[in-house]
Amino acid sequence: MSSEEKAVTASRPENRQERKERTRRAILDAALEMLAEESFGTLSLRSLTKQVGIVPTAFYRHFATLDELGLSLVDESFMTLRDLIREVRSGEPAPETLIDHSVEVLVAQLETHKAHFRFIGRERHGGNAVLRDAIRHELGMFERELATDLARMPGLERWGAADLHVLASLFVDLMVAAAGELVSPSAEQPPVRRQLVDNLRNQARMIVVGAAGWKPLEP
Amino acid sequence: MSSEEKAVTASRPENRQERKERTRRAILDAALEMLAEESFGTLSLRSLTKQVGIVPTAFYRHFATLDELGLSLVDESFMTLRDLIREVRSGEPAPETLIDHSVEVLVAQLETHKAHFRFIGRERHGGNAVLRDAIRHELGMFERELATDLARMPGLERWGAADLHVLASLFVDLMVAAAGELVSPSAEQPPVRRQLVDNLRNQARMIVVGAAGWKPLEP
DNA sequence: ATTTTCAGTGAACATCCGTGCACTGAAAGA
DNA sequence: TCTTTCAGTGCACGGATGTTCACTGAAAAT
Repeated sequence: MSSEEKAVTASRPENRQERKERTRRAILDAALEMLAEESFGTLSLRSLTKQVGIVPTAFYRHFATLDELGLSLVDESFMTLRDLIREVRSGEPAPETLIDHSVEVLVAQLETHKAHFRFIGRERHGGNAVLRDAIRHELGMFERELATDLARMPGLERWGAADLHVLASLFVDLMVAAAGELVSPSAEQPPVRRQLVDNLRNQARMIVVGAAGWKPLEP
Repeated sequence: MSSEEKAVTASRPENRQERKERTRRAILDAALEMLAEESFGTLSLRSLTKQVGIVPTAFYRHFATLDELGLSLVDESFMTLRDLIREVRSGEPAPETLIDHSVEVLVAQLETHKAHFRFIGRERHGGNAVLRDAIRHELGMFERELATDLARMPGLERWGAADLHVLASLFVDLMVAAAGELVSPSAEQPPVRRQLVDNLRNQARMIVVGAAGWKPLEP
């Protein structure tokens, strides 16, 4: 009984930087877990490191400040968000099944990375200005990427930047709002969950109908 | 130089319950002010009462717990939200100017009661479960009220409950998202602000176009 | 074989926190 | 006039917080 490693397979020696990376991941995961029930502002360094299983001061070997940890969480949260549209894009752009497919992928990704979406939704308007600004910036970029994607779609080729911005921001707002709902504990119950997803699908459809009947703004 | 009352006019004696009510308001106002820069979870009773100008323990003469203070803030925040639709309703329901008028009223109300909207937006997905649930409940009621309002509008008389829910939730999501943006410090600059308001107006218009072309779901 | 690096340790610190308790003094009630 | 009520006071406590500093011991470099 030499040690209590988590790996079941006879664990190989493990590098020094490998071990460091493992602790760093443990910190990020512990933070994501704790942030399900509190906000970043109330997260204390002591309780976090206790959860990880290290001493408080060891935290500083991986992050200079708590804010830096938060920014890392923003980064990886938006990576899973980009995975989302990449997966939507990789499927066929069949115009009629696109909405249903997108909603399906969103719900799946949201289930797999619930903590990331909850973090974004919670800190987007939260008490920490650094995280707020970082999330606002990332969401802005995300919206612009979505706008360029939309520009390629049939029927939208002649739309101006302003029109594309209107539509993209509608979709982003919708996605953020839906994520916020689906992440809450009340959405654990399948009937409630189904109702929320159905509503999301219909909301997206109504927006699409609006886009189809939209009369572009500028010349 | 008897005392330092805030009233410029020779202040009348002031009742006992009047004085209590005044302190209560001072607590609520101090909280709203501090919550512009932190979240409810990080608000400490000591710093709050220091800002008010009373001793920490005096707080308990007005609220049993901090959560109770938060619930009072939820209550009065949603009162200003109800004032909003009441004012929109009180105007004429002229179908063509309705959107512009609504946006205008929203922006005005948002400017007058910025702290209330910020509070709702910040704590809606915040770390405090009691406030989250209270806000979710109030927003649900608000959405249902909006749905019954919409049911009376020309073109929507034959819509089912599900369709009305879709449209109402779209408007609520849009309003919440816009409020969150307009309340942020970057929206202080007039050009940014104008851009946000313009986009909001266009988003609302696109949704209306979608509603106009919507084909009701059930029989 | 020896030295250097460095993730993690453990004690100590000053500061802030919520809350219990006995109190004061003026307004309200008798 | 005398008594009761009660918003606000002042102190004291036990506990949690972030950060400092010198340290240990194994891995990496020499």
